[in-house]
Amino acid sequence: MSLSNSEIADLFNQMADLLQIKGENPFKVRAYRNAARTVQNLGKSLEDLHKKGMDLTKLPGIGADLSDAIEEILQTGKFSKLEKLKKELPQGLDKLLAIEGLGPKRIRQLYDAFGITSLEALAQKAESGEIYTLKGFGPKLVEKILKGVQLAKKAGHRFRFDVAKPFAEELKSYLSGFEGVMKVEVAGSYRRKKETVGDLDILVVAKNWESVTEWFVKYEKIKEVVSKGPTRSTVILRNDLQVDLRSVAGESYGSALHYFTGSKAHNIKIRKMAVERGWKINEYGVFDGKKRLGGESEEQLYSLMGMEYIEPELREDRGEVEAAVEHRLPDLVRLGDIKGDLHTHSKWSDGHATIEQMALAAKERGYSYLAVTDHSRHLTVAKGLDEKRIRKQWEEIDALNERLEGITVLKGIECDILEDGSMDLPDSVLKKLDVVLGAVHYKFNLSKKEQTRRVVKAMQNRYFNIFAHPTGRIIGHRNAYELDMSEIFAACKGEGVILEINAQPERLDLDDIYAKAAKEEGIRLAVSTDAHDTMSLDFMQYGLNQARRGWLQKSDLVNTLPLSALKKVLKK
DNA sequence: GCCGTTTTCGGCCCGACTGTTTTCAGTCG
Repeated sequence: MSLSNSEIADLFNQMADLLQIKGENPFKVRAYRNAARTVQNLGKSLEDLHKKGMDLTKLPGIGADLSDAIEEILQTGKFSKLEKLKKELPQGLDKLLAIEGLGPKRIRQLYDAFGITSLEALAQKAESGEIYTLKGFGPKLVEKILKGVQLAKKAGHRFRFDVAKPFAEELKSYLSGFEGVMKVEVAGSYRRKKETVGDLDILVVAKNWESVTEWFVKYEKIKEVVSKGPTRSTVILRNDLQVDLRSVAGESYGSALHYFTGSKAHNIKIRKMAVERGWKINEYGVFDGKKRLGGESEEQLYSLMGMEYIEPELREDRGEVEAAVEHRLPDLVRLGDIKGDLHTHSKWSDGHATIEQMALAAKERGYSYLAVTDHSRHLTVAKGLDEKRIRKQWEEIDALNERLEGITVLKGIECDILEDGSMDLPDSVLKKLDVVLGAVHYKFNLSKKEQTRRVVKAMQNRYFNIFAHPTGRIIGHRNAYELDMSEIFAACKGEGVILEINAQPERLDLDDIYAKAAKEEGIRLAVSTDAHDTMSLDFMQYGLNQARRGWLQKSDLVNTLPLSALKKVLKK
């Protein structure tokens, strides 16, 4: 039985949901959630670790019981404790947990009184008014529940980072332009640069909070003002993105920013450390009893805790706290470190700009090289290049390189990996290229074994340089195809293959977790935009967000190298 | 259910808000 880390994490989360509804010890619930997070963030297949005989209790939040549970799940594909609980409790209750305003207690109440186990039944009892007979259910709560049911029926309410970004930027400048506003920052997962964000949390330091609130709720893209209070206001934008505005005193700005930036797991870890010293950290500051030790800035907060400043992208409790204490945090890669883009398209295939336009746009961005990597022949819908056309393209590139100054165009290809693992163009062509990307563009539904064998075989081609958009997922639309990532990593190491972080905001794969794992294996990566026009070269920043979340430094990426060094890496 | 140079048992981050109640439970971030 083969289960991925995500599937195992999912079982633990289901367990936590049901335990919660059952009214079990909340710390037990938390233990399952913590374990789920550990598994999800592992970056290495739990199955592999187990096969190699690793003691799973060494993993944070996994003790004897959960280690046994993992073993059972890996061997049988089943988690008996969960199965048992599922029999005890009716199906469907966990769906109700997703509704805002409904927690375990109220769900239990609804079930005991009316036997409610579904969104439909819930809506019906709410609309008929019967629900008011329950203690604690008043008109406001019922209205909230009905709204929640509507929302729960719509799928997926997280927003891609690039979708949220213009709203975040616009709101920030809208607010900072208002009189009396001293500081504005968008915190939350947006500040941590997660690939998707649930809502926007905006912090404001202002002399005149009340008039700032009034100004905020007048922002033109607001659909609904949910609440307006003395320290917090919540609105929903027309695209259903929720925005919270919170007022903070200047002296608490750092601790508030830290608190609202999260992640929750990171915060808990820091607060625990404070408790161990007999201190307390909350959103107002750092305290020793009643004595205030600080809180004006995040730098000060971390310094009080005896550690280095931790960049928001790292705050996921994936080892950054320990690293900060031991002064071994990575010096994260920055846009200024990037010397070129290794995955771009031109009009020769499905791009919208000429090679020259792309090259000049790359030069404008301060790059010294740009690889043109149009599609290969198999991808006919994208006018993929065959041998004849690619040779013609080389003539154009040679001529351009004669003419252009300050930028070098590299000859590349985004070559299809065919179903049998062979490359879409012959070696006689591949060997003349500066950069060969390999990519999977069809037959996404092969079994894990077949898909892995296909890619590994392609990587064994001696001209294969970079594995492009390695997992093929499209955020919110398409899952990753099945690949055994530890085998892929092993092949990369063996064959000197570079892994791409594709900077298209709906791709962003490798993701942060695998990027970190690849780095730890000593595999090199490239952040590339896959740009199909000149403007999309600016997607680089999205890719770098993901790279930074994956702990990558300048030295982990190949497209931070000067051209001569890069060429050496690419010639295997 | 996890975890431990204060503990193998007794803790487990911390506070605000909402709606309901009449002093606070439940939920949320």
